[in-house]
Amino acid sequence: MFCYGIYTASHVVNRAYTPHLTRLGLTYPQYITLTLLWERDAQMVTEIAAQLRMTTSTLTPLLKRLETQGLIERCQDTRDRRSVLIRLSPRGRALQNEAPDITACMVDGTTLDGAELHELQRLLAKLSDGLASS
Amino acid sequence: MFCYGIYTASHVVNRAYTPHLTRLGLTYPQYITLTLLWERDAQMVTEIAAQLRMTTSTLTPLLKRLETQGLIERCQDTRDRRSVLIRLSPRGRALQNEAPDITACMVDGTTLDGAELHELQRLLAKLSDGLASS
DNA sequence: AATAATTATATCGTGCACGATGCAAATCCC
DNA sequence: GGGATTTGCATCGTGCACGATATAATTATT
Repeated sequence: MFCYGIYTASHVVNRAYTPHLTRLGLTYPQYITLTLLWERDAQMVTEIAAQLRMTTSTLTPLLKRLETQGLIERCQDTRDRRSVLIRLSPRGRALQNEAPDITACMVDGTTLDGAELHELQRLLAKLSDGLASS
Repeated sequence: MFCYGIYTASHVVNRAYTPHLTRLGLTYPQYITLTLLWERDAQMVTEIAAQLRMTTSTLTPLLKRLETQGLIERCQDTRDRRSVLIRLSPRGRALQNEAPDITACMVDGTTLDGAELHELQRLLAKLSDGLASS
């Protein structure tokens, strides 16, 4: 029953983040999306979706809500008018300052040490790659 | 960014199970719920929710759909008339025969060996317990 | 150049997941 | 025994996640 652990852990993580994020007016998936833009700004919807292993039909309304909050902007790509480039607004970028505290708080809550966290990441990545390609 | 791995792995697992489950007319959360009843029949809604770390507001409509499919039955507990006991129907119990094949297929797809799977389970359980109590 | 196939994104319908709220039954406390 | 509190479950509104479908722009083919 390996599915059970991931299923419940995912919900527990979501619920642990939520109180910190609601202070910022964010949901957990919205926060994860912003972290990708903090890493690299001005991405296509498809690029973001691929990193999250999600479909654009999930991402489009989520991005619309981030845009309504004034955290991102949607610009047409002049080279390919089909594409929509997602860019951080100044407010969206400023929110990055809050991230380290939240991450530290979460890592602390896991009660896992550095080696365990690293091993967990490795196992999850291997599992995801394996299942996604099978 | 430990949150990212769990977030995406959870979706990958869900998506890997889905084609096997749609053949049975089930969704992934419905399947997980049934596995708990295969382990132990006649459970309260709250008991099931606690094992899944979910709220009853999520479980109630899910159970209603399982009932509509004729896989479970809802009986009043004579001792405590607030409680609703969830019981497997014959059809719901018969579905258990399909489970081993699906599990084997999934475990195979992860490309993790027995020791890695066991370690993953341990780490996820420790993380869940830590975060849930912090 | 005209048509066909592909790609990027959006829209719609279903189902999960949560918090807030409501209600009835049980329990507590006096 | 009787009122306050707790417990078990349901309902409602919001947001995520998916597949199916639609539309427009690009690219490939003839």
